Amino acid sequence: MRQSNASSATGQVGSLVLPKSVDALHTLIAEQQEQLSARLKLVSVYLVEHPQQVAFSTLAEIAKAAGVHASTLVRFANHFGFGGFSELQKLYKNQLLEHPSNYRERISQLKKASGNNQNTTPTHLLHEFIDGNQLALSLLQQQITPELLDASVETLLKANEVFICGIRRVYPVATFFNYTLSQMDVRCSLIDGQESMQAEQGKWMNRESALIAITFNPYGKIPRETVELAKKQGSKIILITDSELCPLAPLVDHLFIVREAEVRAFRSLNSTLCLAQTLCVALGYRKQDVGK
Amino acid sequence: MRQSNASSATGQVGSLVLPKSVDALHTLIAEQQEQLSARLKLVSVYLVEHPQQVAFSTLAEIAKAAGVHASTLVRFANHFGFGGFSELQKLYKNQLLEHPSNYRERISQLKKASGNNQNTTPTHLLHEFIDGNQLALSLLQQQITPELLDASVETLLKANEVFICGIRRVYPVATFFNYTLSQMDVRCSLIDGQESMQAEQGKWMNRESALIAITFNPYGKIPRETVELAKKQGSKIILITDSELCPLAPLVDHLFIVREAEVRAFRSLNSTLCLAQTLCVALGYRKQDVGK
DNA sequence: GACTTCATGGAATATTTATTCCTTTTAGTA
DNA sequence: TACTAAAAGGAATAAATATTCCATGAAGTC
Repeated sequence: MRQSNASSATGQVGSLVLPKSVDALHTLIAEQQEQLSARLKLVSVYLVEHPQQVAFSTLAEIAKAAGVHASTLVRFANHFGFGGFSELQKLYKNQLLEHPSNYRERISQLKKASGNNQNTTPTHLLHEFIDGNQLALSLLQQQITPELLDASVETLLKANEVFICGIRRVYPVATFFNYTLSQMDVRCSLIDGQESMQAEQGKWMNRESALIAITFNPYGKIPRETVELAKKQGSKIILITDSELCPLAPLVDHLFIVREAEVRAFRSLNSTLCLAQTLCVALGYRKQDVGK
Repeated sequence: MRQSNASSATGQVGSLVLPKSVDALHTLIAEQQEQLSARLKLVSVYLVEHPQQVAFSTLAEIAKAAGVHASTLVRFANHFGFGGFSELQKLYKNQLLEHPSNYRERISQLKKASGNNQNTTPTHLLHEFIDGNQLALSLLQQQITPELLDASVETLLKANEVFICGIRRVYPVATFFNYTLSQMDVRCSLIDGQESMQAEQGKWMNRESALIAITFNPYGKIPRETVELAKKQGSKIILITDSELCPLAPLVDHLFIVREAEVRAFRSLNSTLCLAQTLCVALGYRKQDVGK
């Protein structure tokens, strides 16, 4: 380091204050993103996405990984007011020192703090939801059988149109299916029972089509009527629900039971969404196979 | 590194095979612990207890931290068969690269692992998605700060109306917010840009209201215009996005960066949804507090 | 199309960092 | 206490690494 003054002769001065934390730096980078040159942009993307590597790699290594020349890194650092790249790198190293990898510790601290909890801080809730959702996902892994998945995907593959019924609490799942299937070139339509139009919306269900119905306790009227209609019209039915006791269960061709995390009486949608994603992507791959 | 042969002239040869992982090294260290000299013992303790630091500090820094002279470190490395300390240090660096505490890295590894994988059975996909989502959730845990959460919840609490903007891929998240906030007795409305009505839909945003915008790369026009409108009209803005580099980031009051799992180029929504859930439920609790 | 300006990569140079060698210190033994 | 052997620290030196400077090339302007 020959000189470590900001606003050096190089001209470009990123800012008047030099960031003293990785977060601050990233914010600054984000702000200036547009004004950066192509290579400098590459650098910024690399820094933001690989902070860990930045912390303990050498200039040359980082340069190579980011796809730029070593001097570009130095210029980048200068641009943001650092005397050299090493100075910038120090930020990343410090972050690792302060924010240690033992985040296990953080969890157990949190758990301790929550023992018998009136603890409803947002952070605490976040951690509870995360824990709950992770657990629910593990459960999903155990409970969904390959046969059921395969068969459902085949049904969707054969259908010339897919109807999706999910309202209220599970409406996000329905919209997820709708968007993702559309992206996969699957003709699909949403039955949301708006203005009690479920019968009209489901009118075109038939032996060639499939219905994906999602309904959780308390099971509502719209999905029930839709499933019954589908049954009557000979459409294949895939039901995603939360219990074998769902009254619609006997009617359907493929039955998914998903146990969602429930934290403080709020049930999540994570596992259902994960299942939905799997069905869509698996269908996408199958379509490719068949297309060939 | 002038010579990198094990069992150099220095005399002491720790072992015949030179350890190729940190774990192997630590085992070896533990075995030989008793036979080490005072200073070398200091070194061993430091290495075992601060593997992270060892990975990215310089010889001199480590020496100082461990309370020994630099050359002692080199001797230590030699003792265990390394040509120099750098060689030993490489083990620690590699460990960080392979086993990163950084979930981002693990996620991209997962991506890589499945990249050329032809195994696209639904079950296999399900497991990939579950793994990816679990990792992403852990990352969420690490990256969302309490301050940000608290501040966002306060903003929502103060707002007399909450607008929600999320379309296409993140539309399920928007509908989730919409439903859940409604359940919490929060007045809210969805800006979905249907028929290019975003300006009309956002017309009533003002200083008393808050906007929750969700947009992921590629950042679309509707969220951008909505955020800009909100800014102009003085509404508070909470942005949920996937990178600091999102061009809207500088405009907003609260910025959430969520790294979603990406499996076979399909990005998930799990973490975003989990965050959404947290915000809603935390807000619910806060409203209760205030109500009292 | 010529000119200017800025960005880029290469190579020389400065700086930092690691390693070796040698001297001093320490501990053990007669 | 004197001697020996091993260990530790210091300083010189070698190696690696970062930084600067400059030539080249690209983009924009008149």
